[in-house]
Amino acid sequence: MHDIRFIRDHPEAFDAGLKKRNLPPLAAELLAIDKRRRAAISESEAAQARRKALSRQIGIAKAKGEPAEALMEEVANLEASLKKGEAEAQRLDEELTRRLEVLPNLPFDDVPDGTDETGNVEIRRVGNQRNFAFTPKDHVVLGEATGEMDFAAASKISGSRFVFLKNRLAKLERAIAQFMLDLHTSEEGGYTEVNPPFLVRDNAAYGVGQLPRFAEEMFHTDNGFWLIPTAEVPLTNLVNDTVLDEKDLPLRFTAWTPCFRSEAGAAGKDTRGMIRQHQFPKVELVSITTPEQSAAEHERMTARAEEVLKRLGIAFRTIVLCGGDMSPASRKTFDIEVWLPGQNAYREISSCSNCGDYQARRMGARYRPKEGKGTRFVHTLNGSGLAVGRTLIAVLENYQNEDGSVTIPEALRPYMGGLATIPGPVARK
RNA sequence: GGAGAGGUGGCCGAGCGGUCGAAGGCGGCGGUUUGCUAAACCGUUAUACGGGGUAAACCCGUAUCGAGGGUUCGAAUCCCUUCCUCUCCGCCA
Repeated sequence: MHDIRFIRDHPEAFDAGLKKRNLPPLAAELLAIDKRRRAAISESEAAQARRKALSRQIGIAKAKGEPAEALMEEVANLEASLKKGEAEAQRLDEELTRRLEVLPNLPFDDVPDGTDETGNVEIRRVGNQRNFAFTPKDHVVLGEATGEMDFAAASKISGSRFVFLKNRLAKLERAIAQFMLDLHTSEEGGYTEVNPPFLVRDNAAYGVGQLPRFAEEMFHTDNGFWLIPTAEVPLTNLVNDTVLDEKDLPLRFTAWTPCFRSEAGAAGKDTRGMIRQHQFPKVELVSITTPEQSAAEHERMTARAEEVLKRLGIAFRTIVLCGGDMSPASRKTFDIEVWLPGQNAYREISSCSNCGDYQARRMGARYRPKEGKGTRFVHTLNGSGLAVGRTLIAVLENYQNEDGSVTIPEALRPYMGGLATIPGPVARK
């Protein structure tokens, strides 16, 4: 949600931000509505002030036992214009909100221009892509060969975009999630572990900007709940409708949850394997900060997500998304892309966004500054730390051996009961 | 699912239809006292929007007592609808 006063004071900056989003300028149009809105408010409030004063006089007159008919008649005469003025002010206010709430957040100046993913800019590469002495298989071949990754069974029960993991792979997925949570909740990580609800109401989905824009991307129950598409929804809403103390900021939350996405509009995209599922586990990171802290917190959060892949010893690159590829709530987004030898490509495994005060305004999440009066909106940030399903894919594909077995990265072995290798199909016979 | 209770300021908690933005307490802030801290005492302390003002301080106005309607000259207070929370019973992981 945008602040109309910001638009009033910086119309050209607002339009420049929209341009980065590949949208036409709107400041002039919005300010015209705002102008009429403010005029209507002034007019309506003046009438209300008159009524209030008269009613007070009526009260005083009646208390004294004096006649008040003349005063009451005067109020009655106000009634029609009063009702009309109030309705007009409300109508214009709602119109403005309706226009503002669907607009995306303004990208920071250092966000690159672009209309789609081709405009994204790589900012670093970490680790070396592994050299294979054989042709690496993708995770589907590896997993199905051992029977521990079963798409056929899942499709019988739930249709496409679901999977059964069994035995070592089921355990490996859990190990990965535990490893991530332990890292993020360590002293160095600084996040507080949270186990949130997976079903949320409209207002929570609205607060982070999922509604009204992305209703078709989420699963909905017939009694009104939304299945969370990411733990960002419950974690960020932890501070909705609250006034925090500056001394308590930043707040850092992490959660391991399933994420549910209808993937409407992704028909035919990544239909093979576990890359894009209706349900996938993810470890999420959310930070609540002051406006001054948010840029540094954004770098920190991204670094914490990268740390997972560093410790797993898997190559990745980090890119900054261009204005046209960022999610609407974000002012700046870093994507971490992991090297997948089975696809011979870097694929998104994390997305870390600084949402500025966009979500805070929608949620009513404020804080009291140490200095000065009043309250200010907090800044909210969220990032994957990491997508667990895709991390599983990355481990399988990067640590595979020629016989189809998979070496377990050192960092995960404590979570696998010390197991060093998931045996391949031949070894099982 | 059945039966009840309740939603008031950062938090807790009062509130006969008329000067209630709302008693009191806690917390916060400022001060007095104090070797320091604590305690005590005094004062102060809501938010949003509109207007004015030096985009400060501040001033004026309006709204806000879960939300939305209604009654009334006037509603935190009465009526209706709705959402939410809690308690007990039943059922259940």
